[in-house]
Amino acid sequence: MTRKYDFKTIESRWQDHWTALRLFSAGRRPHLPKFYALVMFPYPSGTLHVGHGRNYIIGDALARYKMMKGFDVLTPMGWDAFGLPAENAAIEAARREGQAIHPRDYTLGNVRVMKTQIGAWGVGYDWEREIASCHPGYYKWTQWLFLKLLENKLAYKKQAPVNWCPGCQTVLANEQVEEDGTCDRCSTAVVPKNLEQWYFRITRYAERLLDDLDKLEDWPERVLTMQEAWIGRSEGAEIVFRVTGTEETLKVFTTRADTLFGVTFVVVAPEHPIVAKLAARLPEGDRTRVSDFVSRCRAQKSIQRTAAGDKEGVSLGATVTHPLSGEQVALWTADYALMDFGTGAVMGVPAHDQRDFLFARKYGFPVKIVIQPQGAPLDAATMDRAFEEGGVQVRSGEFDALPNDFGRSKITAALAAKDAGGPVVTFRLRDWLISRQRYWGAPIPIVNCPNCGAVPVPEEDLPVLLPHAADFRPRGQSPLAAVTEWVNTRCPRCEDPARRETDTMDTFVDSAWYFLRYISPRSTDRIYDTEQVNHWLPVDQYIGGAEHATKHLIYSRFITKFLYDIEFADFEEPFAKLFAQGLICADAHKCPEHGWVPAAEVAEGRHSCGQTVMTELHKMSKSKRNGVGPEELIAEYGADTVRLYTLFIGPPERDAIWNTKDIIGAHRFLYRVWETVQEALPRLSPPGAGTAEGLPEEIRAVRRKVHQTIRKVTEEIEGGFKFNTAVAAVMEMVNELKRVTAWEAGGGALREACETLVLLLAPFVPHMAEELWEHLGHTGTIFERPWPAFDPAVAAEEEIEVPVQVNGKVRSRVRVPAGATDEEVRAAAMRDGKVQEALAGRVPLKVIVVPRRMVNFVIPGP
RNA sequence: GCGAGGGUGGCGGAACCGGCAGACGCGCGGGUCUUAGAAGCCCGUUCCGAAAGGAGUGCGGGUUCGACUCCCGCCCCUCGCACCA
Repeated sequence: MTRKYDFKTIESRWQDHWTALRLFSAGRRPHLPKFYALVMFPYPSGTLHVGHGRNYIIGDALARYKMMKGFDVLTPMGWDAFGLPAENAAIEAARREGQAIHPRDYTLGNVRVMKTQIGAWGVGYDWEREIASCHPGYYKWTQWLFLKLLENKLAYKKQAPVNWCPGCQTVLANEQVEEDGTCDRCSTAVVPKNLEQWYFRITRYAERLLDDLDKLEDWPERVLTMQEAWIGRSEGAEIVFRVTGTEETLKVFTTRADTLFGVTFVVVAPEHPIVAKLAARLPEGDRTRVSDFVSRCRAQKSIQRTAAGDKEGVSLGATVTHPLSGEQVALWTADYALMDFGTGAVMGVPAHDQRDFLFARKYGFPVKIVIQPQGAPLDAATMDRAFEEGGVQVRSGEFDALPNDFGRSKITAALAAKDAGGPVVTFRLRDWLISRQRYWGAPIPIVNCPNCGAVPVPEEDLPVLLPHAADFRPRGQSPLAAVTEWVNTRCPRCEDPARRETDTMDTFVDSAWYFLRYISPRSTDRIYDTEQVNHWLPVDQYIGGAEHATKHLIYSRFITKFLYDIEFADFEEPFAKLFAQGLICADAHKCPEHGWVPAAEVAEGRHSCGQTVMTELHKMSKSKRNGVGPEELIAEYGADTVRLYTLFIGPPERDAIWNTKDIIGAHRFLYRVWETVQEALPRLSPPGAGTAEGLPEEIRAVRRKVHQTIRKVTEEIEGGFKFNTAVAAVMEMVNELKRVTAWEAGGGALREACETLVLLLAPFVPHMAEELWEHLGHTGTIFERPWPAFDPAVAAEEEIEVPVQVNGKVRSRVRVPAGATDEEVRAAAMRDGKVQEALAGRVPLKVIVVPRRMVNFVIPGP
């Protein structure tokens, strides 16, 4: 009597078993080398769909594989639990039902649901280390980090124009503003606003963040390039121009100091402080013209930058003195000069910079050529675009005739000698704005005192607790400002009445260090146990979405480097390897009347309201309503099937298309595996009996396949998590196994095949693997069994099939012993009937034998 | 515009240090079992062709005995960056 594949019973049984066993508790097998497998912790947004599942399943398969490979695995999970959506949900509920859900309740409710979902997938974590960034025990240390940064002059406050979102009623970081100048959450047009804000001085780490990218060999190339571009190092020169007739000097930044003699004007950003100073000296009409222009730019800037479009500017009615030639050139302000890059001032070289060229043509500045290319020389009168390539210096005084690369360093040196500038490196990376005028975040641990200014809350007074009761409707300042009993406090320094800082921190601060907290999740007297952190970190494998390339991943690297600097860590990079998995897409349906509608409401291209829907492929998301829930699928096919399909769907680093109907394939396969093992059970040799000598070819062939499959699956996992092809390899093996007709004498080989099959599948379909492993007569969990090893001698082919080409076309195939010499292979090919026919008596001009691969006869004529 | 990745059957995808294109799965067709259906199981399934054979990896060229794979020139899709001086 064989047992049925009752996945429901099996799955709940083993999930309970793993919990009882504490299978995922790190440090359970401390004699083994450590492996820290980390999946990015999620924002608890509600319910998970199968797209989220991919992340967890990949991580879980890896963790289980590593256990079998003999590692003490740490695989923790937690919640990035602060953030706007919880607050928005509270506000939304208040508006709809007249009763607000507290962000904490909303968040914790979501956590409960998601935790259950993760468990149902059979994904295991060391839940004893669970953390939530909104827990006071956690954010105490986020605040501590803030104080440490402040202490090291890496946190500071400044009044600055910020991106203000009228929809969310808060400032946004540069990264949260979309290209078109809208908020990345609510798509409202962002407006500039002047506010006093807290920043982290990440720019001080720019050079190291860039240089150390070289150490991250196992990061995807695209993420490295994105970070490189984001940090944006550019080497150039600062050049000082005197503003004629004033004491003012003006610094410009350029990467093309070689073109200095081609300057025919200088422009500054509209926000540049010199604009107001010079405008004040202008006659009324001109002054208004300048201030109108400036305010227009300010408004326009964050709404829509005229990317590479029409450039506008206005004269500041002043000239500046060329530092080397002494020439006078006009000083203007223009919208294409950016205040937050370089010095906010640009030297205009129309002949050699396309933007300057367009500007000059528009406003009539001369074009002065100072670099001439080899061959056809340029003519200022007729050129229709700037010449930006290399050449030879001309009309550049003593630098004439130098190649411009050389001229560049010579001119820079000459400036330095005259104290009028010198070499300088600038970065595109900006300091990190961390203030948020919202409730649901970690309070910034600062007290603003009328006498002492901004005073840090003493470490022993942490955490600064977020008051529970608050009206979180945004009103342009943090909701905390209205909680008077919380805001009003005493200055820690002078004890006079003072007010707390009412802004909270950007949630990216919370997530910039969570991977360290897992090591000592309940530590109350220090951020973590340094010794333990140095044992477990860096993370051996980090898994998550590539969308975090320039935010979370840079911030985490920055914080880690800072902790290294203050001797809280002996490593500088937190994540040794990074795997960026692709997203799952599915059809999304848009009804002209109801917008995005779930697939369940769509039949035959029509929404339930009768309207024809538009269907297109999108990443699974709440907003597109195309997320597929795991529950029904798990109920129908089991978690193992859903896991297997998810892994099989395609190359994990690429986006994939979810097709629920394809799941049946994974299910059928598992069913076959089950049946195969059940049917084999009565014929098996006892465990550990080994395989007999002198087996028939049919059995030897199966053993060969088994060992080849071990090799293949291992290589596919190790070489980049290619679970899709690893699963395919196991499917092939099962297909072959099913073909065997006579197992007599093969009891040992059959046991080897079944055990290998179950072991190889264990990381992918852990419940079934555990169950079958037990049926095969074993006790204890399969995840403490070693991963199978392959025997190259068994895996080696005895006989191979070699295709035979005549003039590059395959005409036949011959079977030869694996060790056959080229000559033997050639002879065998020559004897083949079909080859004879194709040769038709002609003598080959040439015979190419590629060992084990191919024979090609080259014959003359058609 | 710049950078990265990609384009292979009806579909998802394999193979790519140059050597059997289409592994594996879905779907589809046929068969078997069944009172019937579903699920299984077996066979087939790139296209054209009755077959022999021919064509075929986005398009056009090239190198080679041999090209999905390498080189040159294009087209299209996805993502990232984009007035960064």
